[in-house]
Order: sequence, then C-alpha cells, then structure tokens
Amino acid sequence: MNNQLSRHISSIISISNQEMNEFLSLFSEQSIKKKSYLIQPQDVVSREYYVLSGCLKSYYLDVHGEKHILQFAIEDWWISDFEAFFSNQSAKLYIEAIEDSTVLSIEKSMLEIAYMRIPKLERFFRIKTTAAFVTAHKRILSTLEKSATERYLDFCISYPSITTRINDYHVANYLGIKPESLSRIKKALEVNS
Amino acid sequence: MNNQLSRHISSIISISNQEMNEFLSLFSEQSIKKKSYLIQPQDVVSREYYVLSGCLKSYYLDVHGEKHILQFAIEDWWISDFEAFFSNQSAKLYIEAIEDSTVLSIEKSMLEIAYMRIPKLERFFRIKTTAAFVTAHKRILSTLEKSATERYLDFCISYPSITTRINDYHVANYLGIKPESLSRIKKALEVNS
DNA sequence: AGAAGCCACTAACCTATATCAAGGATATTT
DNA sequence: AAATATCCTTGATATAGGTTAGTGGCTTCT
Repeated sequence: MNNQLSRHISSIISISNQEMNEFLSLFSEQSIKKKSYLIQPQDVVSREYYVLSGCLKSYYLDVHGEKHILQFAIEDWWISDFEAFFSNQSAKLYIEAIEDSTVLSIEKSMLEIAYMRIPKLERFFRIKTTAAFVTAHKRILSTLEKSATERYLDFCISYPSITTRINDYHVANYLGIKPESLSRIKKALEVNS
Repeated sequence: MNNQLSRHISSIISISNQEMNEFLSLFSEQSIKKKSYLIQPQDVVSREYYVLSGCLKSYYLDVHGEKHILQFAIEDWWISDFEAFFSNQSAKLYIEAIEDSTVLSIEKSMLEIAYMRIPKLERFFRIKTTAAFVTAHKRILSTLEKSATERYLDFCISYPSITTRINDYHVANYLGIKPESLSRIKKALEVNS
C-alpha cells in the first residue's frame, strides 16, 4: 500500500508485513487544494490525517475573529482536531490546506478495530502522542518564558522547513502576535546582524 | 496493593486482578515534605509519579530566575519531568511538593517490562497521554487567545480544588504573569462584581 | 509570645505589543 | 500585461502587564 506511512510506522515499532498491510488498508487517500478545509467548526470529527505532501494548519477562530494556530503539518505529520476526535465532540478548529496537499486518513471506529486486532498499534500511537505532548509542553514553557522575538527565532530554528514555505502572518498567528509586530521584530533583527 | 491507583487504572481499561497486582507491585510509595523536591535540574529522571495525596508542581526556572509552572498535580494526577523521562535526558524542571504529599512511582525500565508483559497498559498510558496532550493544547489556545484576567477566571473554574489550596503567586507563575499583576486583576474583578 | 520570613496589596513609572490607518510590494487571476 | 487580491511595512497612539519599591498582615519557627 503506502510506502511513506509504512516507513513512518516502522521507524517506531516493528510489525509484520501482513499487519502493516492490514492497517494501511484502513486508510483512504485524498487531495486537498490550497485554502480549502478538511475540518470546520461544528463538523463531526471522525478522522485523523497523515500528511503525504503539502502543508496544512489547524487553527481556532476566536470571538473577535482572530486566528490562533495550534499546529502546522507537513510531510509525515499527523493532524486533526484532536480534542474533538478523541472526545467525540464537534469540531472547534479549522484544518486548512496552505499548500495543495495529499493526506491519508483513518476513521476513528476503524482505528479502534485496528487496536483490537493489532495491539502494537497502541504502542505506536502512545509513543507518537507522548512526543506531541512533550512538544506542546515545550511550547507552553516557551510562551511563558520568552519574548516574541525569542519565540520567533526558536520557531525558525525548530521548523526551518515550515518557515520558508509559509507566509509571515501564519507565523504571527502561531506565535500569538500580530503580523505588524512580527514585521517590526524582523526589522529589528536585521539591524542587529 | 494500592486501591486508589487500581481504581484509577480500572476506570480506563479492564484488566485482570492478577495483572493489576503484578503492575502495582512495580510501584514504590514515598512521602515528601512541603518545599522539598522529587526532581531537580540535572537529575536523571528514571521515574514517573502518581499522587496519592497532597499537591505538587513542576516548574522551569529560567535564566532570569523566574519560575514558570508547567503543571500542578493533586490526588490521582501523574507528574514527572516528562520530556526528560521519555527522552532519557537529564531534568530541566523542578518537581516540588507544595503540601506534604504521598506519591507512588514507577521506574522507566520497570514500565517497559510491564508493557511487554501486559500490553493493555500501552492502551492505558496512550489514553492518559492523549488526555494530557489535549489539555496542553487547550492551554496553548488559552494563552494565545485570552487576556490574563480571562485566563485567571478559566483557571479558577477548571481547577477549583487547586485554586483554594495554593498561594496566589503559584497561580501567577502558572498564568505567566507577575504576582503584582494578579493582585491588580483580582482587585479589578472585585470592583466589577 | 516574640522574631523572622513570607505573602498580598498598592502606587508610580516603564516597555512590549496591540490598534488603527495608510501605502507599497508581491502574487495570482483574467 | 493588466487587474485584483494578498501580503508586508511603517507611523502614531493606546494599553496590558512588567518593574521597582514600600507597607502591613499572616504564618511558622524558636
């Protein structure tokens, strides 16, 4: 089936070819055009997505109309409205493609069946979730401790492949500052270098 | 062995008495006095902790000497320097008791053995980690979207049992503001109520 | 009970980032 | 290539929260 996802899984757990094929058969592939949505608020979130190519973002649109980006996802990353997916709530987030993208997705009920048939998958997703949890904690610490300038520099270092692909206002939304402020921050950094 | 932990586990997965006892036997119990530490920076973090009673916090002390609280933990919560624990790095965080507390702890190598003998535990910790991940994402959104006043009110609603037990400067450290600011915020809230 | 330290509050001033407004630069579409 | 929409930059002004400093009231220890 899909080589990219199978390599991704094999890098974390060992699993027989038969089990791998059985699991991969539960995924379906879809293309999504830039600026269109995989998920919008109120949707039932029955799927999580694995990115084969392209770039997407998940964000919350607050009552003032401000976007707040929770995560970006490029090749080999997983994305969904995880709160809604795990808790069977309706979506609060948008998942939007910021480049033409291709994703694989699996439905929650299929995933539960897979957990029963192939218990090792619990381990795979436990380890993936643990890494995501640690990343989220790092981001919390970063916002508590650091100035917008420092967070911008951290972002550029942590996600160089994303920084160069997306517009600055996405980065500003992620950092929790206004595009105008990011512009000023970048200007100040140029002067000092 | 320990009833409290066994109830906690049984609320999430079903597991035989024998497996439960085998797992619980891997934990050791310890008491810890208020203001003393389970973990300090540079420590090897080989254990994660389950709180039986009391209250602890995990925090990062930045280069300016500011504390930034990542999490509190009261009865039935898990706490550790998870980044260090999962990645086998030395600690960056302090875990400090803010009340006299009792905890159970398990060593990482023991946990790995338990995963092999009782694969259902992968499921238990996957589900716990997923919940923690979702909580962390909510906190990230909260800091992106909300003012300090709103976050303070959210905190009081989300963790009423913690708010009443700890000093305000802990809450300020958690919210990412100064105790002086929290004091002003509380005063402003009184006037408007 | 007295001393010491800790914690909450207040006030005046300071700074980083937001807000509002406008213009210029780059992409994208036709 | 022109037209249009997006994106970035800049300036003037506003504001939330930080900083510094002082006071007084609690705890906790002896």
